[in-house]
Amino acid sequence: MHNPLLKKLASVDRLTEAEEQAAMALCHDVHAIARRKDIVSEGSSPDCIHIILDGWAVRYNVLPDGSRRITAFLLPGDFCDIHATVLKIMDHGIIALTDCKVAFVPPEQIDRIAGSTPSLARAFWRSTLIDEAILRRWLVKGGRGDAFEAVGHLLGELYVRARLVGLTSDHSLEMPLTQEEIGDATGLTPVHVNRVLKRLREAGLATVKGGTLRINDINALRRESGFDPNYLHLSVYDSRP
Amino acid sequence: MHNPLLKKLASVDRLTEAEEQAAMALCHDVHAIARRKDIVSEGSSPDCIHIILDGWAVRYNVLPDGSRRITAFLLPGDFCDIHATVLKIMDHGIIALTDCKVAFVPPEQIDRIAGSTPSLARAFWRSTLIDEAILRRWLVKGGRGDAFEAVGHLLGELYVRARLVGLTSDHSLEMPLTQEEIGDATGLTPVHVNRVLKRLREAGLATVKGGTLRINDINALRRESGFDPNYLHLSVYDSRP
DNA sequence: CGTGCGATTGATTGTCTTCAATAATGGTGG
DNA sequence: CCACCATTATTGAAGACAATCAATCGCACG
Repeated sequence: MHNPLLKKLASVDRLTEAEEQAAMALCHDVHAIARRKDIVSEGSSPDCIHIILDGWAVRYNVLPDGSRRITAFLLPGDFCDIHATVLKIMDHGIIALTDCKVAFVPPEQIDRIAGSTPSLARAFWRSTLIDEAILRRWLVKGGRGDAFEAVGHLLGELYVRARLVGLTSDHSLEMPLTQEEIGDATGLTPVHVNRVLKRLREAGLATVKGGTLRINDINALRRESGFDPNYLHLSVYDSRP
Repeated sequence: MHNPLLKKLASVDRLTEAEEQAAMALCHDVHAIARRKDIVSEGSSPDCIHIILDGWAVRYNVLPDGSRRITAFLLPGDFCDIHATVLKIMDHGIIALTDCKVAFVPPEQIDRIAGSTPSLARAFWRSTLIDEAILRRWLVKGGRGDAFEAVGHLLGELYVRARLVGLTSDHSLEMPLTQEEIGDATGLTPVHVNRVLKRLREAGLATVKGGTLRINDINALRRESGFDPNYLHLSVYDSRP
């Protein structure tokens, strides 16, 4: 099972063979999206649902002053815009951080699943609710709390989420984020992100170096940055590689 | 039509008579909840979906240091926990800010609607997606942006949302929030909220006094605090009373 | 071998917090 | 009806954290 969508869904709910087949069938129309290309643009009305199969992307808004706010990181297995069928106009954009492979799924196909494979539909529903829980958690951690916790928490979350889809090995993860992007997600300036990363490194919690995140001590990270992965509603969040 | 759930849904989607009947039927088992009582507690697995029919409530998390973070305001017509059927355990609590009337709806009844009245189900779906959009907007505005905008934006949002369910009159709204609660929602200290409210008052944008919010100049508020109600995905956001 | 982006560090400024004290407000019981 | 209490609002002063401005370094790429 090397399909990240299946891995993601398996982490969220138990699926039957038939459901796995149905999920797999969503990934037929795969497009390559180049780094820094919008997958979905703000203000558009996408005619397809998009699923990341490879690479990293973000949900973002551009503020009036030109700065950018990242509201979600999208990893392989994640839906970009399953809501677009109901809410026609995108109130945010989605952009590829790296070269990506993205499945384009006609909304009718999702509707059909809702009718024919209700428990798969429930897994989709579950996964969007978890996205919402993540959003709430960002609000809780980010909101004026200190930068050290915000960044530590973000790294912990990304590590756990990446592990679900098999992107980690030996306590580390290929993480193609610049400090500016981490800043856009945490509401910090790149300069300050740099200082915080230095502190995290010196505290022996996590090391970001050369596009690789290494979690030196996940338990310490949980303790020091108040990172408790419960909100991800997963059954598996032990400290496996 | 004095049922706030209907007003809310009508603002979100157009409903037929039959759908209105079905929605109305959800509001049979109504309970009174006293101010400061939990409607749903963190960590619990509610066996009913809850809909606010009267009064104000909030979604909140308690942080390790004892402080509280509000992640949503719930007004009449709002679902508290429609997700609870899928995500068993509540990762946050919901508490009544005022004495409330709350409808308790068995999840089966929601499921039945999903089957029998799909377009009503779609209205529910729409409404939860709007909640998610609000969450994203809070993240965007709150994240380290200045306090003046955060508070101004919050007041604007609450005013527009309250207007949808007929809670406003003459540019004002009965808003039973303490400055501490506004602070818990914006990530500010009550002391600073006080100073910001003073600035908003002096700038002639909004006045909070004796449990009443008065929007003196909604257009100025939009301009000065970057409040653009587009993210609420409503067709009606002109400046009616 | 320059060019450009990202990372790193320093110095200064500004906003918000914290601590502290006082004033208004609202509800309660005598 | 008033005194009393708890809660909320308001203001001041000092300190902390992150932003901003600015400069340098490192590295990949053409």
